[in-house]
Amino acid sequence: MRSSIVDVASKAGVSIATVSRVLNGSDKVKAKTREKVLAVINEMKYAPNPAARGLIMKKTEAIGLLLPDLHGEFFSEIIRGADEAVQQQGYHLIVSSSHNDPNEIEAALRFMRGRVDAIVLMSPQVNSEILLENLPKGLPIVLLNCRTDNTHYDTIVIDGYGGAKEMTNYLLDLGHRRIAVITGGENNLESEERLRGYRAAMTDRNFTPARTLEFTGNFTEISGYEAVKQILALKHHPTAIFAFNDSMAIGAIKALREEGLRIPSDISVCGFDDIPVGKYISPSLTSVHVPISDLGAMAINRVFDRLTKRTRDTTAHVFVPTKLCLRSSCKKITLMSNLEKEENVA
Amino acid sequence: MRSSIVDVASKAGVSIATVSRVLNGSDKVKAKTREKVLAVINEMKYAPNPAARGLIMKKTEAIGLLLPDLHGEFFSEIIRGADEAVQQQGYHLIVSSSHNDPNEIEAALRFMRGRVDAIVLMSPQVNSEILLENLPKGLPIVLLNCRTDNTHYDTIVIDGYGGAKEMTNYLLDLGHRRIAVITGGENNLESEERLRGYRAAMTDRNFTPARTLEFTGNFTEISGYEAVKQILALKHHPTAIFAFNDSMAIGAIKALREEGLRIPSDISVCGFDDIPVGKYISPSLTSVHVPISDLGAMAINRVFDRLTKRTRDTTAHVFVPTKLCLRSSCKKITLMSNLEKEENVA
DNA sequence: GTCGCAAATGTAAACCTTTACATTGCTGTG
DNA sequence: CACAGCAATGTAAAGGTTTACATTTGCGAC
Repeated sequence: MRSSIVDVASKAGVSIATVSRVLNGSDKVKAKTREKVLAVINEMKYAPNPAARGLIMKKTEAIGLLLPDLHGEFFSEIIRGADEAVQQQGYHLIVSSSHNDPNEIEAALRFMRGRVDAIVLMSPQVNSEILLENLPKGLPIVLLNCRTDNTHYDTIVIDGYGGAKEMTNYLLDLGHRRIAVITGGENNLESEERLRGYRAAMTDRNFTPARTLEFTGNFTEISGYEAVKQILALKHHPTAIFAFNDSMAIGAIKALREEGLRIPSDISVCGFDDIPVGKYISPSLTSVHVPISDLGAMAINRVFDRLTKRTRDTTAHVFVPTKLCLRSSCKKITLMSNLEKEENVA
Repeated sequence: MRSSIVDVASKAGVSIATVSRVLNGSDKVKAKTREKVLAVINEMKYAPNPAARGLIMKKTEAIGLLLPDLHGEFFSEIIRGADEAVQQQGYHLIVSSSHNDPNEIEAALRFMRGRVDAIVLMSPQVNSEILLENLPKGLPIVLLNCRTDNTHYDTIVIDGYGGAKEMTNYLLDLGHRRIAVITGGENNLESEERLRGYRAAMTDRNFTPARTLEFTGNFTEISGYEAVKQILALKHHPTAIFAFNDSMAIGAIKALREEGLRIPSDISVCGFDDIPVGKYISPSLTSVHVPISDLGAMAINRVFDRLTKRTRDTTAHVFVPTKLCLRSSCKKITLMSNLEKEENVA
């Protein structure tokens, strides 16, 4: 049996109210009384029961973080950024992964309801109706990269469109014309935005983005690896592969190497997200930089804004810019292969 | 105001006991009553208050996972393995990082007390007295790679000694004699064990492990990077660097490249842990394989063992074997440099 | 010495569930 | 028809806090 506040009270010869007061920033308790109570608390190693406290206070000091997946450094960085921000406020993190499954999302959300003071939800793949339906009411919620038609919740969205467009333009500037992309799958907001950016860049420069050069992945290394196997089955290889995240780019590089292709001399590869390890792989990975851990921290801090200044009812919609991060996995291609390319596209 | 069980009861025209019974696997409730209650519950989107439930049931359906850090793929894999295992049981994870700071550990532990049904704690750096003192009593606890003199808790420990010894022997077999190590810092169990293994392998083969070849890191990439800067300041460079985890090995490789050294032709590098990305960096990283995500899952499953079969009072102490994972970052060195080396050591 | 007032402390209700025990209502048997 | 017995449901206590309100204490002023 854990000791309760009554045990402390009786042992200290005071009432439970006094103990409670000592515990909570203490209203006005005589210094001597406080000392005595504190001594007993330490002696008994008493700690208030969070369930009882939560029951009456309606406050848990925990924030829920629901991510689509836990594979790879992207999510690990999100968690790290969020944990740091949360710890700064003496709060804690309840982490869950949904595998993009509406049922799991619902289960996690139900679990969190009443256990957390707010929720940060990242779910690029589930459509907004399902989401909105399951979102607990009366709880601050920050949507991270969610498909969000309505403006009822705070949102943080990465500029996938702009980032992908910029990257595509960079590749075009290097002379690439046959640029294959590896997407993150259907109905995935992040993937769709990046695809939109890629296509827009192509179209803006009067190239027709070929559907045959768009390959479907799912943001995992293995899917990048497998996409390359398909890409290499093409009669005319692309000169560049733009994977819609770094994990797939890393998988792609492995597959390309296995086929004896050198990067970037034989083929250029680039990714998206700029996960920390991208600097260390060889060749170092050209990518679209996203401030990943900041994203986690931003979401948490937004949550705290809500939690403290409750007056502020206006939802905030943050659009996070990206920036090209040029390293050594992409190369300017020769005029000859360039021409060969134009020919293919035409 | 969230609706409570009373609202449901009155709306359904039954007592709260009946609602509760319907909610919890239902004892014996007439089918018709159950239906009606269920209908109301759905209509009102009622969900029981976890705090109230936790208060009376003393059960939270959450497991605490306290890690020393959240940087890098090692911990991300631990979390992933743990989350998968936990989700299989309908439980959830409360994750926290301690930064190896006793105060933060204490705070996290205090926070978890009453909020979780069990705790998985990884803390290779904090000594056992402090730990033992702060560990909540009456809660199943699994210690992961903790310095653990006593046998009162379940423990899971990686065979750092054996793994490091094996790796060192491998390097010796390749002809290396001047082998520098980058450790994980003082008082870190993992680091100490690996250092012990390294030294033992050297001594067993009648080489004296030189203290001047032991460099102190802290398991982060940057510390591996910085250690190499020191290593290269040595008059006689080592022919191999054994970093005590992969992150430091990755940092070391970056530093070596910056100094114009080729790996493995100029110098061999190896790590420990075999994090997933090791396969993808170049050269692919020779490492000591640790089943990282399994470790997380094992810990959680051990916790559930405890939670279900309470009878079983014997603590389990699992020793996780490692296995050498040879890739391409280490190379056999020539007889000449080999001889040159022996000379240096002598 | 008494009174008043403020400071310090105590009492009890409220938070929302689960569940042991009490009660109701019904079925079937003698 | 009465009643035993059981199934279904209801009542109320318990769990550990916080806090509004009530009470006590102590002190200064008259």
